[in-house]
Amino acid sequence: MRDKNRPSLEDVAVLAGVSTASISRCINNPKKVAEPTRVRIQEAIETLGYMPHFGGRALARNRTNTIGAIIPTMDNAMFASGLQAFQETLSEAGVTLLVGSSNYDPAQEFEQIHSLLSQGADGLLLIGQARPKKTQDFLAQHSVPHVLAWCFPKSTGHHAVGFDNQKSGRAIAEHVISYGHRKLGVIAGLRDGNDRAQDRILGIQDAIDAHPGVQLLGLQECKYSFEEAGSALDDLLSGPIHPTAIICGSDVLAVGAMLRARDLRLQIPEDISITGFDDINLARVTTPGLTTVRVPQHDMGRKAAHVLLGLLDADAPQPQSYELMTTIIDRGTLARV
Amino acid sequence: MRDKNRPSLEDVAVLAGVSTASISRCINNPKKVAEPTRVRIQEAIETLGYMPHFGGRALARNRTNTIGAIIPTMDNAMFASGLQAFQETLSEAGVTLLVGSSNYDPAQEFEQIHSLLSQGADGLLLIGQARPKKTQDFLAQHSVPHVLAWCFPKSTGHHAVGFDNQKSGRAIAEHVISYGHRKLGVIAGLRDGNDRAQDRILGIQDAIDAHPGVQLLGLQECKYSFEEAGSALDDLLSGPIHPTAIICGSDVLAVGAMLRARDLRLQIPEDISITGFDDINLARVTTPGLTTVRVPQHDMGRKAAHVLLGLLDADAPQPQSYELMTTIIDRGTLARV
DNA sequence: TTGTGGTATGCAAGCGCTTACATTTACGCA
DNA sequence: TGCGTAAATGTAAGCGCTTGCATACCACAA
Repeated sequence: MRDKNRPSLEDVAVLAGVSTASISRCINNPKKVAEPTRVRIQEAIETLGYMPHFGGRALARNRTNTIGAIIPTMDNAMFASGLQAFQETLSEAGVTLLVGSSNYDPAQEFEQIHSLLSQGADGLLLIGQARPKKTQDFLAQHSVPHVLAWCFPKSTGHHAVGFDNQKSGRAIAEHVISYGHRKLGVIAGLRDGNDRAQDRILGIQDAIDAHPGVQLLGLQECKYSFEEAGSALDDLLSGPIHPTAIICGSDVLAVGAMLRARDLRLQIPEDISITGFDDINLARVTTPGLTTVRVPQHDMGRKAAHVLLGLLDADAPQPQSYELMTTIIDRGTLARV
Repeated sequence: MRDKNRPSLEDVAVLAGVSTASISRCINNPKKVAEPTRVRIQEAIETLGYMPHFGGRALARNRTNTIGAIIPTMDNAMFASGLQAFQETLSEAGVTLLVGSSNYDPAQEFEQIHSLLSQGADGLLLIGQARPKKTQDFLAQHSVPHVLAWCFPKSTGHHAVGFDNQKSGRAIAEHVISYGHRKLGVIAGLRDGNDRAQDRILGIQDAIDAHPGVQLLGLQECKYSFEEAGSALDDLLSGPIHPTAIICGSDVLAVGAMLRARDLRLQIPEDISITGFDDINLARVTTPGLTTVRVPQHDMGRKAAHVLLGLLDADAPQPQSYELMTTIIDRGTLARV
């Protein structure tokens, strides 16, 4: 059973001629060890190539120094870059990141939560606020420290670092309307199990309701892929009246729609306006550049890490939630009518 | 010390009226437990909301069921999507992913290796083949099971799942030359500590050397950002003779160059041809679409996971390395001259 | 009845580390 | 010289789980 090659504290202790307790102290709290012994211990550690055994440590401390993040997918640059910032910040604090992905499926998310927790994650980063009761209960029952990102729930009881999707959805819609558009189309992500998509739509609806004369000609939900967004555009254009602007629930959808529009020989924004949401790299690259909503992804990742770390550090000032602001980036896909 | 709320095996054992051993067996090897007891145990587990303690388990088994991946950055869709596939595959096998990022810095990579290993990673996914002796030695000394991705080293001694960067670099250069280009420029990633960037350049050089009359007018190295690539393009265009084609070491660089070219009112590909490398989403979105080298990112991630899992499974057939093939995707940024 | 072999369960010894507490040592001061 | 105090170190008891081995039980055959 015992890995023959792996030196243990015991081995180091023998080599250095001290007790295992001193070694442990030397590693975790060097000040408590006298200078000369510390040096001796250091040498012993080096020559043996000793590395603390994770299991032993986790067992004794009841802490793993590990934090889990469960995101829909890293295939979307949106989440990948938030995660990158999150990871960097954790790393600076000596905490390791565990990653799980849910593929936008609440059931998979639950599984991953379970999985990461049983891998000893001390805390969790979760995306969005809406989740099945089962999941909520589970988190509560095990009193899992966690923070929500990519959202900013009105209700309390959760720590969150994110933005108000509904407000932002409304903002971009108002923006489009302010450009004179009256006939709108919407391409959104699948609402089911995705509160961000849902809230953005609600926000868009709010804006439309607030402006008599503005009408929603069609609302398509689809997966976050170029192809599906393209088909969604086809559907929106299949009616008798064409929308003059398509508000999309994410940049990926918007770009998919743009690609399709180009195939259809529609000029953007002359023939049709399109807006995105997220402001990932893609949005800078299209011709014309995509008018979209900037979400401070890096900032969100970094702050979320700080809040989570604070949550785990008993004697840190209890961290709050942060609401981050989104801004509209005007590039070239929104025309005045 | 003992977390009062967390039920232990002991607690479950008492409730179910059996020994801890049976519970353990029931969890890890249900067949070894009689039906009625199993049911009783299951109920006890449910009512207590029991979850095995990770530390205890890791200690007893000397195994964490955890695999670490250290990539340069998730900010590049290239790595993010490979990682996504990697994670999904691990997850199917019940293994959890630990993530570290090196930011293309060998020193940071070493740190992360150390860190993930001391977090108990059973194995490691690493990007590329070249690393400092210190790192190599460390991996050897601790006999860390690991696989290399995004490369395919000629030398044996490592498991690898990837492709030959030099060969692929040569291929795209040959392709450009076959289109009639004789005056080339190159924008590459920083070679230092990045063997992929290095090898791609070597390949390009190979192609140039093989074709008398073809000349390399300039080679710029820069970070993988739009801005830096833009400046690199400026530099390449500052000489007396302009290259007719710019071969870029990644799609991000290529897109950066395209963006800059557009600012300079250069038509692509009429005034200048540009090629990329990786085939990430960006490449599909530019106008015209980017001619690039497709790297099978998902496939690579998936296969790497399989190899690594095989490496850890004592009685699995010893896995080999896989060389994956890259293909050139012709879109619209390469003109015939 | 006894013996045999198989199956289900319990017992208890670790796995490697941390840490409360006990012990030793060194030193200053009356 | 002896005593008190603080700093350095050692002792040993867990932390929660797995697993080799021992035990108990049962069905069946001789």
